[in-house]
Amino acid sequence: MEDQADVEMLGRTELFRGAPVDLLRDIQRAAFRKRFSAGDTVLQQGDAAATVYIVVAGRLRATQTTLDGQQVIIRYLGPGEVAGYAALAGGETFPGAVIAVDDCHLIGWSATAIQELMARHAGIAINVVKLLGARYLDIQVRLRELSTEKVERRIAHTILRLAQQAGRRTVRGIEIVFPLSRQDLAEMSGTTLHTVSRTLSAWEERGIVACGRRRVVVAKPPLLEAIAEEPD
Amino acid sequence: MEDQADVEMLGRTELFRGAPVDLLRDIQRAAFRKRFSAGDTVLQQGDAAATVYIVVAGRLRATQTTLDGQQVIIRYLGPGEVAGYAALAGGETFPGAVIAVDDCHLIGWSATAIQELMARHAGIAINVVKLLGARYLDIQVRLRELSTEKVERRIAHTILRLAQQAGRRTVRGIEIVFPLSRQDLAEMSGTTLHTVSRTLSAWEERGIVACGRRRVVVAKPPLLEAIAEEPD
DNA sequence: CGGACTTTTGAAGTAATTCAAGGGGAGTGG
DNA sequence: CCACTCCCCTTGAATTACTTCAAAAGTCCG
Repeated sequence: MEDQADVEMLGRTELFRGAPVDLLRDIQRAAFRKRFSAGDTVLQQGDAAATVYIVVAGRLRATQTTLDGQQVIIRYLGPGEVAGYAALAGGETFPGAVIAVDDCHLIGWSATAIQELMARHAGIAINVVKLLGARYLDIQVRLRELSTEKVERRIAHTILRLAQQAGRRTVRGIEIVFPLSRQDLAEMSGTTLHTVSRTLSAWEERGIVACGRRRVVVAKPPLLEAIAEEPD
Repeated sequence: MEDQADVEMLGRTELFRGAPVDLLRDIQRAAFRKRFSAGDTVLQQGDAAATVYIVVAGRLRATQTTLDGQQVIIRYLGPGEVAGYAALAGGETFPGAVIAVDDCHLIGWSATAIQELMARHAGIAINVVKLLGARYLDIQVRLRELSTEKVERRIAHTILRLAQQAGRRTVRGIEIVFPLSRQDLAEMSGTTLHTVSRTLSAWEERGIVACGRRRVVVAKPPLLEAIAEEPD
């Protein structure tokens, strides 16, 4: 019966949405479960792209690191989302790493299993197309922001995006549900932790956000949106 | 017989690679041809995502423009490449514009026709997955460069990438085959035309590149690569 | 040959990084 | 339970890479 719950969960993911139940059962049987603790590496940059995961619970961070150790956060992944696109798209190796931010529970498949699945069921391949299309859209927007906006606006956009995809309504405002350091925000916004810290302090003074150690709460979303949209 | 040539051409594109000949013929029959002159808008940002094109000849530029008129160049598209991903991925509207840089010859399909094709032939859907995966990889790398590198390196990377995908070997070096202004390079590198101009002038002095009005030739690729890789 | 566009170059200004130092919380181990 | 240590965060001051402002010189095209 836990399997039954799994099947239902799979049917709601972006990857397997719309698949008939008996197919979902086959998919579920071909999968393996895996748990990771906060800080563990789920996929290593440069490793052979041999596995695809779906997040069941917890939060992952997809990063890319340069030769000289500088890191960029590509995105955070929450429940229902897919880690390891390279394995879907037939890439040789993973272009970035995926790290567990929380304790995580994942379900995984081999790249070959998923690719066979796509070849046999166009519907699943189309789900992958949609999912990649959505990611591409996202990242295109971030590229534009990074190119054209000043730091404060970029940080505002970054936080608003995170609040959107991983925000919980509380009495104090919208809280981002996973631990998020100034350094993390810097690596998403293309700046330094110092600038993020200064910016958040200024916002805190204006009551727009409330922050703690690796915690961010957006107290006044409209004001933050205003900052995100105001011209440079 | 022109149709026959078309069918062969289609079989070599990233979108229809591997499709059987009779399917290619059907695809070809469902297509329409269209020509654009340099400067024409092929797809308008915000319009309904109702068309997909393949470039037969010429060069396109995919851009994204902000409310306040600032523009970013997402990528250039050459023969065999696909314009209008949004229509493939089931997006509502085009997130950016596509402009003809040259005089262009395109082949197009309606979004519904292509989506039906993907649903009926998993192989084509998988081609789309690969193509989007490759784009995603590309843009991820650019995001990282934009976040972590200084302007000179970014410009170097931009030019090297263009030389790679649209370079022609000549006695003077690798020439980028389409007209490319300082402004264009700025919009790809996340800087201003002034900085690009200064940087190219400096490189020209060292014999690394040779430039003209909307022309760029990489005279010494190894030196440019060295600049692209040197730490900040 | 006029006019529009592209490019160059200098000078001034500034946003953000880098450098530097210290403070504070959370967890660990005695 | 307290002290110790490791992170994480903050804040000032100095520096700089890049933009912005401004003006002029080329270059192409009709």
